[in-house]
This record gives sequence, structure tokens and C-alpha cells, in this order.
Amino acid sequence: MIAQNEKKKDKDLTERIARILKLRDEATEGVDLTKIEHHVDKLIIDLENERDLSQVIVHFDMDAFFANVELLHNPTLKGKPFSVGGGVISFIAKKLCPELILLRSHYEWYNEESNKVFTILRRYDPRLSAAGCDEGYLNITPYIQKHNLTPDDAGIAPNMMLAKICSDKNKPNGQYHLAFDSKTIIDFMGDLSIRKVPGIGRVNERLLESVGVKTCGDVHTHRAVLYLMDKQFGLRFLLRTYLGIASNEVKPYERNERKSIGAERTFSPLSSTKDMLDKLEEVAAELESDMESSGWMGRTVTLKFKLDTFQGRAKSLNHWVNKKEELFAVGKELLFPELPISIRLIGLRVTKLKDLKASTSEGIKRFFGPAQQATSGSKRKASDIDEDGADDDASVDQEEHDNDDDVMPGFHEQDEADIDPSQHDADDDEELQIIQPLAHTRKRPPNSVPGTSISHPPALRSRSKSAGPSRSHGAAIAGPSTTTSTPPETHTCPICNEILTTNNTGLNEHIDYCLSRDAIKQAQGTSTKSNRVLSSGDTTKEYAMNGLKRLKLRPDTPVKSKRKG
DNA sequence: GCGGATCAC
DNA sequence: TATGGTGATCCGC
Repeated sequence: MIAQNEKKKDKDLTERIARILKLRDEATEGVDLTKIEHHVDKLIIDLENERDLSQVIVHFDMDAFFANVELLHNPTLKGKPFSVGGGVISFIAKKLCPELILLRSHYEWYNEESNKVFTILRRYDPRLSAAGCDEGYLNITPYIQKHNLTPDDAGIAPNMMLAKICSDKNKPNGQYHLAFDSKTIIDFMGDLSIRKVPGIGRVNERLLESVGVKTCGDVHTHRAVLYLMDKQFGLRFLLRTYLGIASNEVKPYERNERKSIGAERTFSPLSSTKDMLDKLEEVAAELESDMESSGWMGRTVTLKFKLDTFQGRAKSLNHWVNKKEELFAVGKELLFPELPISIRLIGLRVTKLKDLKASTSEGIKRFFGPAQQATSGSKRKASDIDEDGADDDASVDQEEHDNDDDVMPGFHEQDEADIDPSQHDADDDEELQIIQPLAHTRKRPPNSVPGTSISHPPALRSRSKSAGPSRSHGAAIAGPSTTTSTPPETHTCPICNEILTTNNTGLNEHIDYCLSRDAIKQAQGTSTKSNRVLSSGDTTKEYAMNGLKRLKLRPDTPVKSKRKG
């Protein structure tokens, strides 16, 4: 069933690629590509002239964030292998490491700690732009000016895209310094996989690959074709990528940028109307509470659901709502016509928002010139001249007491409670090292497993494939990263139960194999529905399949078109 | 403007 | 290589 979905998507993609290739052939037929290349080269010169190397942008990213927060709340976990959140990964990990402690997640905690860290980081740039609860961007140009530092002392890269790619390069816990120099940057981008570029996902990667573009450097090689297929690929975006040019405007998320608010739930497939309505009601209730606490109202309600097999669809109406009863009612209205269905996800989303907090008062959008001015200042009411120069930063919570519900994108359990430990400038003693705050507390838990025979197979072993880092929130395993190869021993593969005489490395290789697609397929075949030898069969299948398929297209997006409106 | 799809964290 | 939840954007009607 899931595989079917995969197959369909795969087929769609294949067709799409075929269309692209056909288009390409038609477009290039009898065309003088050299001429086009010259033309594109002129475009490149224009873009190059737009390059701005004047800003120093840092991208920060906290390692194994969820796991480290859990550690903070329960120090006895230190040194023990544990994972956060359920899922296939945890499931497999538990097999590999039976003493693995499975924790459930505590989003409120993560949000809380995240706020603390962000508050500290804002001392380096009050414009901090969060990209989730554990990462974000800072423009530290004013900071390093003030402290007479050069980009070399602290800098990462001249724009957000590069900063992110660089922070990815030496993770965890490392920085990569990219010289602020056009040629260096272009060389750097040259053999970087296009997939690393924010905005290029699996689908776009495939589509680009079909016309020969695998690295950012390939964009230049194939510029003529990309020019001819601008509509499909977005030439400008790709050229900027090739050049390593991107936005360097770091600014906090503002309420008025919000476009929608919603809630959804996933569950094991349901087909009874009552069950579905229960879920719908639950979602409606949650949405109401979210809209209430964050102060939004909307005109369009969209129902979203996902079938067993294929990805869901959505519909909408034109009402004006924010109350649970209305949400639920509209939801039902939208659901009924679809009825006999079986779903595994249901959700409601409201768009065309109206900001109930857009207080006429002072929504004040301040613009930060040469910064320095922490968010405080400006609003320091004229009324009382502060004599207490000392703690002149009630800033953080004072400011927009009601506006502080900005939540990190992708997060929703907001909470303010920013204790602001900053007291003063903070700059004094510490340099930028603290930019990896939590990394400190973690230092890789020493792995002194209680007397187990097998030293923990390093959490899901070597990334045998692309060193692709990839997030690992849900299942952050703060285990040891020991790779000590032990002398040959006997192990039982946790996946297939085969007995192996090998060391850790060999075991890991075997497990890799076990998880590989072919093995999965085989397992699938041997385990008939009624009688699954290992329940892992199903899950694992899904797991492996996902990695290998899927795709579609659509890059043109200008990395980030900030703009409100 | 809608519904579907892709992407990101 | 996951999963799940939230949100944005873009494309083709």
C-alpha cells in the first residue's frame, strides 16, 4: 500500500523527467548553444556585480538538541544511551542496543531552552532569525566592528545560504571559514552537490540530474540548456547558487508574515465516520486554542486528510472563524462529501488571517541600522529618565509584551519566559565561542555501558552513504560515538537474526546490508501478512524505500523572498 | 482562488 | 535513510 504510493510517485516523476528531456531536445534543436552561453555569461556578470561581501553572517545549529535538553532535565541519563521520540529509527536502535532508553519528547522543554539560548545569542545580533528551535542566523557585522574583530576571527560566510552550507560542513561542533572572496566562493560551490542548496529537495535534485546538473558547478556547464528551460528550472536562482550569492538580510520573523495557522493529527488508518469526527473535533479544539492564544482569526478553512495510500487533498470555504465549533462544523462540511474514505491523517488549517493583536499601539517595526542598539533602547519611554543605567535591558520581555508570541517557525508550543541572563552587554568576557552553547553541556556522553557484552554499536553506525548529515531530532541518540573495532566475536543480527562471526565493523556492514532495499524486499516476500516473522519487516521497508525514490520539480524560488504583503 | 505538490526544520 | 507537525510557496488549472 505504501509501496504503491511510492510507485505512483516514482512513475509520476519518471514521466515528468521524460517530459523535461523532451522539452530540452525540442528547445535545443538547431540552436547555437555557444551563443546562448555568451548571453548567459553576461547575465552572470550582472549577478556578480550584485554580490555583497560586506556582511558577516553566522549560521548556528545546536547538536542533538532534543537529546541535550532531555539530559538537562535528567542528568542521570548522562553516559547512557537514549533516544527521544518514537519512530522507526528508535525501533531499530532499540534492537541494536537493547538497553537503549526510549524517552518521549517534551516540546515545551525544547521551546523553553531554545528561548534561553536565543536570548543569549541576540546579544550578538538582536535581529536573530530563527529557523526552527535549534538553529538560526545572525548578522554579526556590527558586533565584530564594535569589537575590532575581523571576519577571520569569527566569520562564517557572507550570506545565509553559504553560512548554512558551511556550518553543515564540519558539523557537529565545527565551523568552516569561507574566505570572503568571489573566486574562493565560486570554487567552493563548484563541486558542492546541488542537493545541499536550501530549496533543492529530492525531487528537484532528480530533475536537475536528468539534464546533467549534479553540482552547483554543473549549472555553469549547462547554462545554455538551463537558459532555454528557464521556466522549468529557474535560471536566475540557479546562477545565483552557482555563484554563491544569496540573501544576507537577517531579520526576525514578524507576525505579519504569517499566512496560515493549522493543526493536524496522524493515526493508524481509520474509516469509521465517528472515529474520524472525533479526530476532527480534537483537531478543531486544538486549533481554536492555538488561534486564541496567538490572536488570529481567519476567513478560509481548509480540511486536509491523507489516505492510506496517497497523499491527501484539501478544500476550503469562505467563512470567518476562530472558534472550535465553527472549525469543526466547517470541517465536517468538507469531510462529508469525501466520505467513504479511510484516512491516517486529518487536519484543519486557516488562512486569510486577520491579526487580532495588530494593535494600533506600537507594532513598531524598528529598523536596525548599525545595530548596537539592542532591542531595548528605542522604546525606553521618555517619561522617566532612567537613572538605573545598570539594568537597562528590560528589553526582551518589556518590548512587545503581546507580540512576543512569535514562535519559532515550525514550533507551536510557545512560551515566553525568556529569562534574560544578559544583564549587560555580555560582549565583554566571552567571544563567540558561546555560539554553541549546548554543545558544551554535551561533550559526547562517555559511553560506559553497564556491563553489556557488545559495546554499543555506534548509534545507527556509519553513515555509509553520503555523509549527508540530516537532522536527527526525533531520534537523536546521544550515545557514544565509539568506533573501536573489537576483535572478531559472535553477534546476532538484530534485524535478520542471523548469527555472525565478526567484529563491530563487520556487524555494522551486515546491518547496512540488512537494511538495504533488496534485503527488505526479500523480507517482505517471506513475511506474508498474516505471519510476519519480524514485525520490523514492514517498517523497515518503508524506511528503505523512502530513501531511494520520489521526486518532482520546481526550483525557481529566490531562496527567500522576504517581503510582506 | 483552489487543490496538489514540494520543501524545510 | 525516519517521523510528525507546522508552515510557506509554486504550479496548473
